[in-house]
Amino acid sequence: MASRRDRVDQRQRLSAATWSVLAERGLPGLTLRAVAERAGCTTGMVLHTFADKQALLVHARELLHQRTGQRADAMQTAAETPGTALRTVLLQAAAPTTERQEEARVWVGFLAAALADPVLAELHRGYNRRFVDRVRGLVAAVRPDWPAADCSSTAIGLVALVEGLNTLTAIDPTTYSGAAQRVALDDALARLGPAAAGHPSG
Amino acid sequence: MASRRDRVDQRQRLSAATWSVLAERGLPGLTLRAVAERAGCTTGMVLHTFADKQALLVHARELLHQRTGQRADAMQTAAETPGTALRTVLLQAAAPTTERQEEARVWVGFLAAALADPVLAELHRGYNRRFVDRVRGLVAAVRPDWPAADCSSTAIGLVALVEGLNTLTAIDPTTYSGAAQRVALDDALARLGPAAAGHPSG
DNA sequence: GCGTTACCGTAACGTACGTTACGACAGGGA
DNA sequence: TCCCTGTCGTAACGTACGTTACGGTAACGC
Repeated sequence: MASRRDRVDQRQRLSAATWSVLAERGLPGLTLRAVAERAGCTTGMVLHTFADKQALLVHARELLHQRTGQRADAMQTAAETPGTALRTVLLQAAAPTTERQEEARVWVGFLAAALADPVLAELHRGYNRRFVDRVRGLVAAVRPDWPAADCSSTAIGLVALVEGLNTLTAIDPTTYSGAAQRVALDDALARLGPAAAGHPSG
Repeated sequence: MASRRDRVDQRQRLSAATWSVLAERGLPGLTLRAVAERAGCTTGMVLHTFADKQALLVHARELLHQRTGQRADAMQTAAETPGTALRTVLLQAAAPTTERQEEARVWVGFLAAALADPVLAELHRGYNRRFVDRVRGLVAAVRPDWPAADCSSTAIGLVALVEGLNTLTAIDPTTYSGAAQRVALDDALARLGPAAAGHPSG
C-alpha cells in the first residue's frame, strides 16, 4: 500500500515549521511540541515522519541550504557579467531585508546547534565550503589574471564578511542595516577592480 | 557579618566555569549542574551566589567582554602607530589561535542565547557597538583625511569581517585557519593604505 | 564559650523535554 | 463485506532541567 498522505510534502511543512519556530523562539525554544503546534499537528505525527529530533533538524538544515543555494543559482545565472554575479550572490547571502534577517537568525541558531551536534557541524562545514568554492569561482571569473591563491584568500575574506554581516544583523538590525551591508560589501568588492563595482540602482 | 568567603572571586570562578562548559558542551549543555560540577561545587552554591541562571549568564557575558576589552586596550596602548593599533586590535578580536577559537565558540553560544533573551541581546548590542566605536576611532586615526561617514562604514565592514572570521572558525577551524584569517584581515586593511599594512613578522 | 548569623550541601519539587506504546480510524485487496 | 495495513492522535514514561526548602556547619560579636 502506498502512502495515503504526501510524505515529502509533510517533511517540508514540518521543516518549515522548524524554521519558523527557530526564527521566532530561538534555539532553546525549538521543541518538538512547538514544531508540532506550528505545523498544526501533534508530536506523534512529527515523530512518525521523522525518526527523532535530530532527523528533523537535519532536514530543516538541508531545507535552509536548498533555499539559499537555489537563490544563489538564480542570481548567478541571471547575472550578465561575472562582476554582477559575484555582487548579487554575495548580497543575497547577506541579510539586507527583513525577510533575510529571519533567515540570518535561523542560520545562527543552526550554527550554535552545530557546535554541539557533530552531524549538523559536518553539514554546516560542507555547505559553507561549497559556498566558498562558488565565491572562489566567481572571483576567478572576475579576475582571471589573479593567481589561484589570491582568489582563494579573497573568497574566504568575502565569505567571512558576508557571514559576519549575517550574524551581526541577526542581533542588531539597526546598526547593520541593509544600506550599511551594501556599502560594506561594495567596499570589499572595490578591491577587485571596476568589474565588480556596485551599480547605483542597487 | 561580612562574607566569610570571597564573593567576587566566587562569581568569577563560576563565570569561568560557565565559559568552560559553554565552550565544551555548547549552549544546550550549559546547565546549572554542569557549571557546578565544573566549578567543583553544587547547584545550591551556584544559586546562592547568583539569583538564577540568567544572572549567571549575564555575569559570564560581562566577563567575556571584560577579557576581550582588556586585551583590546592592551593591544591599542602598546601599539606604536595607529596602523599597528588597528591591525592588532582586529587580529586579536578574530580567532587566530586555538585558545581564541574556544572564545569564538563561547561568543557564538552567547549570540544564539541572546536571540531569545532580551537582556543578553541588549548586552550584546552594547558591547558590539562599543567595539565598532573603537574601530571607528582607530580608522579615523589611521586616515584623518577621510570623512566621518567613510570611517563609520569602514569600521562596520572591518568588524563584520572579524566577527565573521570568528563565527566561521568556531565551526570550521581547518578552512579558516589563523593564517587565512591574517591574510583576509590584511587584505581588508590594505584599502586603508600602507599605514595599516601588516608586518611580515606577524 | 555561647548564641547568632551567614553560608552551602542535600534533597526534593514541579515542569517540560524527547521518546515510546497503544488505540482509533481510514483506505485498498480478496 | 471483512480484513489488513498504514497513519496519526492520545497518553504516558523516564529523564533532566531550574528552582526551592531545609538542615548542618563554621565563623564572628559579646
